[in-house]
Amino acid sequence: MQTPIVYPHVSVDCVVFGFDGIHLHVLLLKRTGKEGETSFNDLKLPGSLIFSEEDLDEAAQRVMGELFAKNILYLHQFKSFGSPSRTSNPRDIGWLENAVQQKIGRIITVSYLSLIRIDDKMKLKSDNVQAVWTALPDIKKLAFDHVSIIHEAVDEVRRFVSMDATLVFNLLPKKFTAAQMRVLFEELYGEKMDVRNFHKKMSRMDYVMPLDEFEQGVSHRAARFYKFDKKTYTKSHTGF
Amino acid sequence: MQTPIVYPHVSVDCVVFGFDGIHLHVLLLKRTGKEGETSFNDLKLPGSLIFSEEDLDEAAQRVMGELFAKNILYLHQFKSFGSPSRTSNPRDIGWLENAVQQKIGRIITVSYLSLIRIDDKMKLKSDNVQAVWTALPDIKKLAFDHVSIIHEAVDEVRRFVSMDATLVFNLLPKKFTAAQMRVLFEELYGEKMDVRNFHKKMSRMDYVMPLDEFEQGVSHRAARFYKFDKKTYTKSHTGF
DNA sequence: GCAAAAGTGTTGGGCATACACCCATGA
DNA sequence: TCATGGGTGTATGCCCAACACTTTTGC
Repeated sequence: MQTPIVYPHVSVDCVVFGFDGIHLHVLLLKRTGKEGETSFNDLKLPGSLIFSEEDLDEAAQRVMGELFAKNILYLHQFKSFGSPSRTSNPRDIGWLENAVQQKIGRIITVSYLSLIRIDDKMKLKSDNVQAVWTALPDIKKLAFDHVSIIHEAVDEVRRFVSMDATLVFNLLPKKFTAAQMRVLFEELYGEKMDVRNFHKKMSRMDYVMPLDEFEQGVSHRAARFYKFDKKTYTKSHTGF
Repeated sequence: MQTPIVYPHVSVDCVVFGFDGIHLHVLLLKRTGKEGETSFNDLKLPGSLIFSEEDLDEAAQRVMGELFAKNILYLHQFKSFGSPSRTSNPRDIGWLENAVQQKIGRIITVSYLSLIRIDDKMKLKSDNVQAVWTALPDIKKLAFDHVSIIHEAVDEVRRFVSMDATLVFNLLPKKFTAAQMRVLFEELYGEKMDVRNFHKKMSRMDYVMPLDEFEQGVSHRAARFYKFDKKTYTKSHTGF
């Protein structure tokens, strides 16, 4: 072989999606560093270089474990990014070399995506005050090529939800209204949906159980709460 | 960080699918090497370590370019594999170290899949006599974890074809019969399809044009040929 | 003629879309 | 009493699955 082979670093990055009832959000970490004289503040995806004897999935799980107290249910590898130009910004290089105390050349990153419920049980670890939930349209500039990684993650979520709609229940609260669920689908697909048709679709899902609880203190007719019954789902989708 | 960070090698591997009218096939390369005293022959996926200044997609394209004279239309990254145990077989390590004349530790591979038409224009380069088209059920043992890479590639193809059925036209000949197309779908989904319904589905696809040509010299009623009209397809699927 | 594979017609059910409508509540 | 958002009923049309049947061809 004539062309030299490169010895890159390999990292994992996690695109963590959450839903607040109105918009899709991504979990980002604050980053501070120095560029020459001046220091800067910006945002990045949670991630890490991989350790020896660690599988890719394990590395991603470790990154998530550093963020959340509870175990992550849905964590899924979706694409690797390895353009030589992704480490072209000296700000990124400088920050990373300072963080790991190593000379860094090229970095290939294996990206994961996760869908989580933003609630008390999935609270961020207390020492992670630098984490911020950011709504998709508010994401402008990030470290490395993280903006395009997020864009591709959104595409992937869309693809997977259209194949397995039950993935959205990872994002919704334990108890949710029909409108919340509909807004989430509208966010994901980027288009309005017919209210009536959505209700009919929901009532056809026997694993979405209507509850006898209703919203309180709202200035209009109170919406019914529903819950996702996983047992009913697996029963009706495994042949037994 | 307490745990040491690893400096792995990074490669690309390509799972190239072809269809001979009856079964799905994967393109494999013959591999010969020595294990202690004895030498061995087996099969592997086409692949390569990545070069410096080369993007992942470019590396995969290069590997394909070494196999085929014509340019590849559909080449798509689908998953990375990086378990430390994937290089646990000394036969694999020995073969690779001999091939690249380097000490090799851990290898992370970014896998691509390609759907191609097995015809004259997509002929293998003449110097690639070590390439063999292998039917899926005939694939038993391969180098590294290539068997499981192929299994995941098959899943991915299924997923993508179910979202965009026109991908199958990459596998079919320019002119194909309804039966060929149906058998391909049956191979992909692993289940028989109703002949009548399949014809109706085809006739609803305005981008599948019936031709005035028919099979010749067959011992039964000659089947009509069809072709995929990409222009009609893009016209009716881009809003204009 | 016979076997084998190509190709067609018909019907009933499920699901999506669209639109018009009623219900509950706070201002 | 009106505006707002939650939720329902009903009609229409498309796609799909499950059928049995006719056509063409080589032997």
